[in-house]
Amino acid sequence: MGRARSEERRADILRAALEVIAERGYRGASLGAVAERVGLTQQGLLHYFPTKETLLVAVLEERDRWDTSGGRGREGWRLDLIDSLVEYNAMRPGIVQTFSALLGESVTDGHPAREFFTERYAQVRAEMAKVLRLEFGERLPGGLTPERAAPLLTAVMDGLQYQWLLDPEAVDMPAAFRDFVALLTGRVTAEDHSDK
Amino acid sequence: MGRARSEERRADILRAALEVIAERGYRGASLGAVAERVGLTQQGLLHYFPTKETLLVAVLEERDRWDTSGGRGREGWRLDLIDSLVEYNAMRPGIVQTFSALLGESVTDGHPAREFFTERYAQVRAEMAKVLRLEFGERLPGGLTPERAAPLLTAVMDGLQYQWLLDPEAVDMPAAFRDFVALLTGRVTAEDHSDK
DNA sequence: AACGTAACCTACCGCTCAACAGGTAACCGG
DNA sequence: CCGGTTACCTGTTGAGCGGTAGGTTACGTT
Repeated sequence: MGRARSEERRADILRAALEVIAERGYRGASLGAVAERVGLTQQGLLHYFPTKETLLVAVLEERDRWDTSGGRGREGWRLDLIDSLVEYNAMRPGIVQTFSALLGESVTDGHPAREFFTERYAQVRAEMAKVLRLEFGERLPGGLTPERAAPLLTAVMDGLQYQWLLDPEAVDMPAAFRDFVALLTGRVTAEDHSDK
Repeated sequence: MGRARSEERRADILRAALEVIAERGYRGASLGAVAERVGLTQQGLLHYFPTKETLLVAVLEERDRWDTSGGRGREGWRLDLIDSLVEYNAMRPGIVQTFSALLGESVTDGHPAREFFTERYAQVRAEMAKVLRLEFGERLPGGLTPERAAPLLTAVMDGLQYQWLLDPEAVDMPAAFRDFVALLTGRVTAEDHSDK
């Protein structure tokens, strides 16, 4: 079962890399720090991932696998699932931090995650538009077309994450996101959360 | 007028630092690269800013000065000015890129810009809420209170910037932002941009 | 004209980092 | 039981980094 042990190690490394990237970003993360966290030397780590970039790519791919399997069936996401995704994220600050840090870095020149995020956004926007169209048709109650609403939905998710990461007390991320969805879908928000 | 020449140099350095940070992020930016861009050695640069961090702080402070003077009078922003700010940003990809990269990095542990962004967001949210209250009172047409709308407004701005930086063709940032404002303020959006 | 200070420079240091080279020990299939 | 592959290790290298030390030049002031 050397095979199994190897796969396990790889998974451990990816988990450690996720942590270190959350703490220091990709550029700030050192292979040594990741290796140490799984009880390897830096060179031992390079046995599994021959370069730093391949390690990053593997982290990205794992995330991709994760959230293309987690919440959609073959009919894609449902709107309430998007909602609960935000709640899920609110309980996983580590993961959110990793990908927020990577997203920020990725806009710099020649960053290895740039293509990943670019394609990912295109995908996510398309997926969101599909969900919205399925649920509301060509016009959402708020008046927008699915294609116009999709980038906003995405933007709100990301933007809220940054505010929340910087100051979790200051922003109730899931509640704020629900506010936005209510706005989009025309549900009048009469409910009163304690407006801090 | 050695004084003036010195201030000019400082300004040049800050401009160069802004560029380099946009291209490589703060962690990826080297003092040498900044220095080279203004025709100095790295040590010559250190004469003006004794550490890398003081340089970053100076960049941040300049930005702060810039946008606390640019668009507000003593009564603060107006909603339409926020709108035109987005349009202004759309013409300044360099600056947007710098601050998007920094924002992303700032969520990592012990980043020197973290406090800056945390405070800045608190400020911006408060300012936004104030503007909204001034214009709409306790309830926006969309149904939200100013305090609930403010984080969303901020989130949309930031989130759209990332999508736009990664793929300017894919997102019409000012138009998308106007869509959102329309949603917030209950103006029905009948206008049809070409929904590519 | 003398002096002090601002504006640089050269030289250097210690550190960290990703990656390469080459070895060794355990394990696994035949 | 043997031969190769897998899973690591030690050793090293070369580049780049931020920062220090200390010098030199030029200019502004008195």
